[in-house]
Amino acid sequence: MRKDATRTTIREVAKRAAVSLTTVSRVINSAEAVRPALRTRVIDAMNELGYVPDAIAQSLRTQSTMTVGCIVPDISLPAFSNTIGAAEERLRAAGYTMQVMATQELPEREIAILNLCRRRRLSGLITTLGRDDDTAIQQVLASLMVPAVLLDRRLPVPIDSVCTDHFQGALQATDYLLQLAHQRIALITLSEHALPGRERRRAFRQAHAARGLTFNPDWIVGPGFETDHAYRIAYDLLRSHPRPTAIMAGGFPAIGVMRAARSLGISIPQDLSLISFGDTDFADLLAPPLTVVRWDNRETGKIAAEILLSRMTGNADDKVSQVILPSELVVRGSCASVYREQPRAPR
Amino acid sequence: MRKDATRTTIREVAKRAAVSLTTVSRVINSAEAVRPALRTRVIDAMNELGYVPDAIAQSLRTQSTMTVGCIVPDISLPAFSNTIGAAEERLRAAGYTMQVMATQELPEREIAILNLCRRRRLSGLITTLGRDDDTAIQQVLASLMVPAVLLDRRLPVPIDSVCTDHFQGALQATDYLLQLAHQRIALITLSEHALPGRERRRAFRQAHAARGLTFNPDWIVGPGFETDHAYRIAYDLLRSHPRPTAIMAGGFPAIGVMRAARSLGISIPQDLSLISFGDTDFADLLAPPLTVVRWDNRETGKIAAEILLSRMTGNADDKVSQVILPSELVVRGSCASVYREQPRAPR
DNA sequence: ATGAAAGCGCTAACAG
DNA sequence: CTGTTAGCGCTTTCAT
Repeated sequence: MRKDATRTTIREVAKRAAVSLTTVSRVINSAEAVRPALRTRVIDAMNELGYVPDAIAQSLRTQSTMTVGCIVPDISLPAFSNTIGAAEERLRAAGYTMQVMATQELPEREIAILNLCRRRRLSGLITTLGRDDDTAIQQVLASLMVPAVLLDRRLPVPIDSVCTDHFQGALQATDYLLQLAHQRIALITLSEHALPGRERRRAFRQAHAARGLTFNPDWIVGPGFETDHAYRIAYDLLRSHPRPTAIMAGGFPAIGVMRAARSLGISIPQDLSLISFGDTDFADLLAPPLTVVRWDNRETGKIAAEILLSRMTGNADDKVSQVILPSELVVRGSCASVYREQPRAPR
Repeated sequence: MRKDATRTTIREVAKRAAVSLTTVSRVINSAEAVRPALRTRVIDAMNELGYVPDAIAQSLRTQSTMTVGCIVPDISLPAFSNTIGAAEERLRAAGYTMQVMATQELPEREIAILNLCRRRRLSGLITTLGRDDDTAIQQVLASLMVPAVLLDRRLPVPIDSVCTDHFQGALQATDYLLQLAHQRIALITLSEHALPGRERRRAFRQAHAARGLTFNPDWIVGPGFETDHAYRIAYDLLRSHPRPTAIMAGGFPAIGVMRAARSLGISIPQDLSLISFGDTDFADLLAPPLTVVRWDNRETGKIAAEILLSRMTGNADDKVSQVILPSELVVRGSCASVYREQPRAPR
């Protein structure tokens, strides 16, 4: 289990099978023709010696690592781990290996990681950057000379991407709340430096505008992936006066909002309606069952892998793919009409 | 963004800086002394040419890939994604890159993946096998000649591992239920081919034995990571007669149990007590708040990385590390004393 | 159908 | 302190 005691090389196999290196190489790559007798002799030799081809040497020679990098803000977050899991499955089936690296949304780490990918000669990249309006990173990405597909980000350079239609989902959600007569809605989402944050804001504005309603711009807040951060934001929001009657927030943040409401004695949905961006396995078992905007992260990962695969295997130079996956409102029990609030004393 | 147009090599840098390859190599690895004048000349040349060292070539030469593989049943599961995330963070800080691969608990895939790791000359491995009593896999693992640390598995061969003390947690949980006077407890957990499943069973038996109580062996069921599978198991269990008054189940499975109970009109905790193995961010917001056995997956990942790191950097050949992390019962609201059930009509 | 030879890009003795 | 030389393990023309 310890140090590498020099492994068997193709050379020893060749010697043992009494053939040339070339022949051994041929049976490894089983493409070109080798006389059956020789082939079995070589295979036997490989087995007897426990030979395993050295992928590093192969990569150096062929200039192909068969490895793709997956760069995300945080591997642990369900949204990303689902995407990664699905992508890995698809890529593995095609013979690729996946490397993962977390950026924590830090631009300097993103650049460092992108450069590392370059050094390692990865065959392709699947990546969710922290923001899509950072030109420094765009340049590094472009200089990579390797196919890449972006997740939920849109860059001004021609690059494949697969995004969720966060606009649609947020629009449905806002409309739904507006239909329930909410007039004071808060939106907690990602920063506007990234597509989802921008799209949700846009939907939020548009839904209000379509009804000639206004909203408090201070109630659009971001960024935040984290439960705790959202807790504080929601806590403050809910103590303002007048306070929001409805909040829309990202998946984990929504948990934070629930907690904030609970600790302030504000009950959902009676006193506060809540919609989460992002569904989970247990959302229907929460108290109350959470109304959410749902989309499919695994599908995202699978399609991203698919696109990357076709680029890497040369079907490239087709035009840029910009896949957009749907999202939809799933009504459960965390929203109520604001009229139910009337009988209560204000404040 | 397209095909690799031959990259700048150390040779061109050397030419441009009018020094030898060796000198360039020296400044890259900045270890040995190079006259400052030369060094800056080389660095300038590298910048002008946009030179990036080729990690593949370096690896071939140095026999070190600075890459560790992480093998788990399913990347998407929170338990694993948290472990992976924490390990990646620690490894990255030390200059290593992480590759991930999912086995789906299929032995043949595990072997295939292990062999792939060998081909790729990974520097180290962090792995959760499907079972720890499969000799074929043990052999492959041993023949890897690379440091490895096992997660929640114990093999008869001397190999580092970091495990959670599932025995302790399950013991506390069972005791707690027994104190609440439950006499018909079901246990849904991993198969006994893996340490956690074995430990929980052992704790279950011991807790009963300590009180001179017996249990229905048919009510110890496994395996199952999945919500849906657990749903069916729980559904059947809850329709048996007499049915269990309490169930202990893995994290996702517990969700399945809740759903099964709900669809049968059995309310928790009044009619059924439930304990989940594994805590989550939202467990306190469920209806009812879930009583769980808690442990820290991120800590597991971090420590595994730490151990691996010390092995890889040669502080090896110390004796085998077998870290055991604690787990504990966190009482919330999903369990009740069985006496509360008395007034109800049987069946 | 098979083999000999020339590297892929880099590092590490070994001289100077 | 710097350069020359010999490979790491494999694939790939180019002959035979």
